[in-house]
Amino acid sequence: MEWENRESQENQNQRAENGGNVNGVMYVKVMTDEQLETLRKQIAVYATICEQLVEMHKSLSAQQDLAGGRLGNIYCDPLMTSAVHKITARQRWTPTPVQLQILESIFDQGNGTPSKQKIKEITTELSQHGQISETNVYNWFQNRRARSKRKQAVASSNNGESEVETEVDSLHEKKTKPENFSSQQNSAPRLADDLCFHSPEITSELHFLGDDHLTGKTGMSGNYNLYEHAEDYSMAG
Amino acid sequence: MEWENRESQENQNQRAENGGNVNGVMYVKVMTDEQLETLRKQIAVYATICEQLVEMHKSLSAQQDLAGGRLGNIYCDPLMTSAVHKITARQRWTPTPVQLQILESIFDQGNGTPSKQKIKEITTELSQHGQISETNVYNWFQNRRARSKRKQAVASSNNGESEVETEVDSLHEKKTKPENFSSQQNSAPRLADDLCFHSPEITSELHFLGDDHLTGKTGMSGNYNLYEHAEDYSMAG
DNA sequence: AGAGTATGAATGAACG
DNA sequence: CGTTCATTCATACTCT
Repeated sequence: MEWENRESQENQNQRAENGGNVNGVMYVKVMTDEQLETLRKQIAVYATICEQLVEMHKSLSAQQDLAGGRLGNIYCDPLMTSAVHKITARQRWTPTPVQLQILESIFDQGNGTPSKQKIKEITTELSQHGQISETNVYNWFQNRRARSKRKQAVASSNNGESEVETEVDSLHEKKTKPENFSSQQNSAPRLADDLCFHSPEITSELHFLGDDHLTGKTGMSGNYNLYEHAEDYSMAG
Repeated sequence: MEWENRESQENQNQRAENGGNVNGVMYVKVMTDEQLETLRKQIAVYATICEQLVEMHKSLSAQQDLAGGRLGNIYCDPLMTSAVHKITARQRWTPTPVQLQILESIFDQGNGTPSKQKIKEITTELSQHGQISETNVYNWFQNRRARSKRKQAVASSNNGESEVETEVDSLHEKKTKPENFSSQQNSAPRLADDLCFHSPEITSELHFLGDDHLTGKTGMSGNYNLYEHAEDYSMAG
């Protein structure tokens, strides 16, 4: 199976229980790209976690060996080796040499950020040389600009100094924003932030892992539907 | 599973790097029931495996404890360094899966940009699931709105390049084109109510499994520290 | 074939 | 608010 190559058609997700029949046109159950994407991510998460778990288990097993006991190694389960990669792999646009050529030249003309109209034109033109979308063009210019800027900054601010600080801060000296705003940004307590703030959600994460949404035992999902009512988040979930 | 029967709002489909027009024939990729089933199974497999691994690990931990030979936190030290590096580099808030879930839910209720008061409430609520500030919440809503809007705008404008309309397209409305500026969507398909994770959050997931190196060091769950190396990939430049 | 790099894409934050 | 910038993530590509 290869839904890796997602096409975008507009497919409104309508209930297609028994195969929909609309306007005399039969349609099948489809998933929107977005849905596919979500699924893909979910699987990717599982894949990663499994990988990590396996690693961990291996290490533990090793230790366990020393201790004497040992449990089976289920991680060899062939199930894991299925074509998950195909699903989890997302493909991305790659400009053809010709397209790149054109893009570069446009970029070199110095006409900074192309307007949307411009983007359209460019896209149109480039599509003669391969698949491309406006988004691609837009992103390309964004990235191009950002990176050339960055490169410059790096080049100029390369005064020998302690690395760790410089690489991020000196690059864009103006970036430093004081967190004196009405609300606290999390930049200040970075350290503590990163270290501690997981705890509250560990439980939720565990649900994700342990619950049976996927195995379909309870089929009861939508725990968060609690939030459906706009007014009372106070329920402190 | 339940993503099959979801009467969702209309969610136009975006996200298509390489349009679906080939030789003047628009083709769509749909998921058949068979594919859906396959996917479901795969996820279930992962879920099961994860579950087993976790269980196994628990057992191992227990045994290890009994064996008295807690191998300590040797793996803590090297990690700390990378962790620190990562921490110092972090400047921007990243919603945890739970937070995202909640935010999406609220956003889906369609009550526009929340008022100041509302923001406060939401922030309070979300802060139970991780570090967050009102500014973060505010920005999130702004971005969410802006991006879902832009997406629509782009969708309704199309260049005259690929002119092929398809049955599927005309079935609904002809307003989306194989191109997009944003991949986010406001009308969540709610395909996976409690399983919506984004790639960036994978790290969080992993942390959830093993991040006591940050909090407890020698904590009772020191075994999970094996996950440490998961941080390695976050040292991008 | 695995490590390292270039770069497309996603997204939080800021600007006008 | 809409647009743009900056940063980060994930993947394609390349080099050893």
